[in-house]
Amino acid sequence: MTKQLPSTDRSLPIALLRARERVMGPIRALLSDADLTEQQWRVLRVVQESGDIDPTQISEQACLLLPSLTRILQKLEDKGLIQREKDQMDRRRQIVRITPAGEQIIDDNLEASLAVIENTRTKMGAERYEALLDLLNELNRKGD
Amino acid sequence: MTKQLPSTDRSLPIALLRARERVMGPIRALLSDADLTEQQWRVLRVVQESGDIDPTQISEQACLLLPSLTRILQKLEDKGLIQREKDQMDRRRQIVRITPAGEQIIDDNLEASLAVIENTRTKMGAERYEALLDLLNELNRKGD
DNA sequence: GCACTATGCTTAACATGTTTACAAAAATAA
DNA sequence: TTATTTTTGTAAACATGTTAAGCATAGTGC
Repeated sequence: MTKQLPSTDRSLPIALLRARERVMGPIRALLSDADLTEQQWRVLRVVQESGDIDPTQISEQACLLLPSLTRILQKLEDKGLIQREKDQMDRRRQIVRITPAGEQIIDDNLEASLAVIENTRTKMGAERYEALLDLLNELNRKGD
Repeated sequence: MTKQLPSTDRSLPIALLRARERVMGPIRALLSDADLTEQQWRVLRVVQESGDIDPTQISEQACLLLPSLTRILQKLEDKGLIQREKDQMDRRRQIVRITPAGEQIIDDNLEASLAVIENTRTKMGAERYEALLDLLNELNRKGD
């Protein structure tokens, strides 16, 4: 061998990118049958789990910036998967709700989606998987 | 408290997204002074470290799909930070090289960029940081 | 009430992510 | 050699990421 590879395997940014692709790739494949993107799916799940919720809270839980979320909510509304209405108390705010069609999409895809994650967990081993989650959460808490 | 939050802190996809933002946010801030995006910086560093290299290899090391890389290379070339030439042996391939101006950008920003990572490492503790990298690399190796 | 600031969300502009299609060159099979 | 397949990179189309600006409503101090 004539040349040493750059140590991309010790780069945290690169490792995070690869991990994201490894985890989400199979889920993206599943969702493409339902004509949903990974982000649309994330938003739909947050709305389903949280019931009535406003965009600011969705953006925090789904880890999306508001400009992205604005577009995604418009598309989900166009598809009839969510509803939006103005908050009568504070007319700047919106209240987002899932529709029956949205619930149906969740029903149709949740199990397979969870299976993908569970598969990852099994392959890594539950203990290592939990340790990874703990370390990531620790990193994410630093310097609140 | 009236309602239980969805357990986004036990979601691996969300944890990976938050970690990426936590790690790259400060680096993005640094690079904006140099009018470089985080991806352009990643590509520039790979080219600098690997010397003559072709786009396919860059895409693997920088964790970018080729269509994204095509646009990034065009912009870096427009900025005069890299050069490209056709490979005479295999005329499908290109050879990418960093320019003196590109080297200068690296010189001007590498130290601060490494300091950001080192800061993260220190805050987490070296052992936990290495453990995190190991677990991510293990995840990324599963099912080659 | 009025000016000022803060909040919630949208729009715009540009860069990247992702998929599909495509073009050119190279490798392979026949 | 010719036809077929594979490899390398680009183009196009649509979705999201990111930053900055804008707009309407709320809150605050006076």
